[in-house]
Amino acid sequence: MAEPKDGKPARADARRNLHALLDAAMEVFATSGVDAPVRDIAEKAGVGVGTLYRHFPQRSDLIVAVFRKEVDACAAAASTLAEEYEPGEALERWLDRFIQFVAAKRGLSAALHSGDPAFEPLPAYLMGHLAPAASGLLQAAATAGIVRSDVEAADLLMAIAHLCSPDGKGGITKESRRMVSLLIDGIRYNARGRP
Amino acid sequence: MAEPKDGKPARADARRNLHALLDAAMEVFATSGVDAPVRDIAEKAGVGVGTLYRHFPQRSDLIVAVFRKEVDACAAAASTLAEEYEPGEALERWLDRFIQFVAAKRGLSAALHSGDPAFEPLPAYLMGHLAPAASGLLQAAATAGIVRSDVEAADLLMAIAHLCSPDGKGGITKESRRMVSLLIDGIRYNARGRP
DNA sequence: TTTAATACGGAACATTGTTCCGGTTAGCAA
DNA sequence: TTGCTAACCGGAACAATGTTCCGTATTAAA
Repeated sequence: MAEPKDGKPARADARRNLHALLDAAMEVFATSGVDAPVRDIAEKAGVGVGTLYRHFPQRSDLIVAVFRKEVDACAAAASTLAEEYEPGEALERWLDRFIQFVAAKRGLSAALHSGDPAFEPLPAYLMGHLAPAASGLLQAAATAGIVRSDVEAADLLMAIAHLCSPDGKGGITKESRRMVSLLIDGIRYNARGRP
Repeated sequence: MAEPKDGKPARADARRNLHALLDAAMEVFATSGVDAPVRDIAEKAGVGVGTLYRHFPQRSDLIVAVFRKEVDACAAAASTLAEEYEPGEALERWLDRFIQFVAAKRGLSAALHSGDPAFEPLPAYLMGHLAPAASGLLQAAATAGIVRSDVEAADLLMAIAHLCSPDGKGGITKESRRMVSLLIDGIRYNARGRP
């Protein structure tokens, strides 16, 4: 994306503005939801709307780019946490990270159900990138005898997403937290197999 | 709604336009989804946008009114069908009616998840009116020994709604139809209790 | 430094929700 | 029937927002 179709690298200002736009969009979406006006994003990035539209021909392209970037960051956090903490702690912290990610998507769930084909591949992208990350953490924790070994990463993520997203507004509700806690306790149950 | 706050009935033209607007909105929403421009609806009703906005101060008010009217019509169909057909046939036909209703709500599911407080009471309205209707048909069919008697109307409706709505576009998919068929076969299973 | 290619910015356009107001009409009374 | 008034109607005008366009500025290579 930082390079045009031919091998030539993009111009320095183009790269700089692309980054600024992504950062600004991430912040604005988190603050005002994905329905925020494009002008707000361009302004926060210190850039004209023309520039924004050259990098992201449609508003939805920007949303998709931010979504993917955040998914990637969440996936990357799995490796980091796995190195820094022991299996149980790493899994717990990463699930918390994932919950924050899902809960912060104000307005995105509506966009996903809007029928706009631009958003159609997003759920698959999320699963494709986060399920392996979660799977690694789950297996490590299972090997350490902290959680059961028969939990599918995709099922766990899907369940958490469903429990957290109905929230509607920005933050996560206490109710969602309780339900997710139950779920996580569930994967700890009988971790070492029945005697 | 056809009468102002005081007892006086609304003027004839006001009543006429209200009806025309509701009919036009129903048709346009079915054709172009709930995101259709207000102007289209006003034009199809043969009315100016000013008139539309006097009757429905916000676009969402019109959506809500149409939704409620359709729910009411669907609920009323239950009585009609119960009189015209024997229990099994009546239930089957009504469920088909309900499926059409759910599947035709193009874009409405997105609106429901949009966080707009105007749409918040709609799911409860739907359940409040359709669950009793479905319950009556179910009980009659159960008494006739055609379906099981341990099926909750609300569960059945919710399940059908979930199976049909993910569709996205206007019509209902073959996949949804198959899943719903399975579900309906499920309520027929072991209808007369186990021997 | 010069130059060509590329990117930039923001004014202008298109679409759509919403408001406003001068003209029209329904319903009532004489 | 005629006249009157409150209520209603239509659509122009306003505001917000996605998108396009093009003259100007910047980059990077010669």
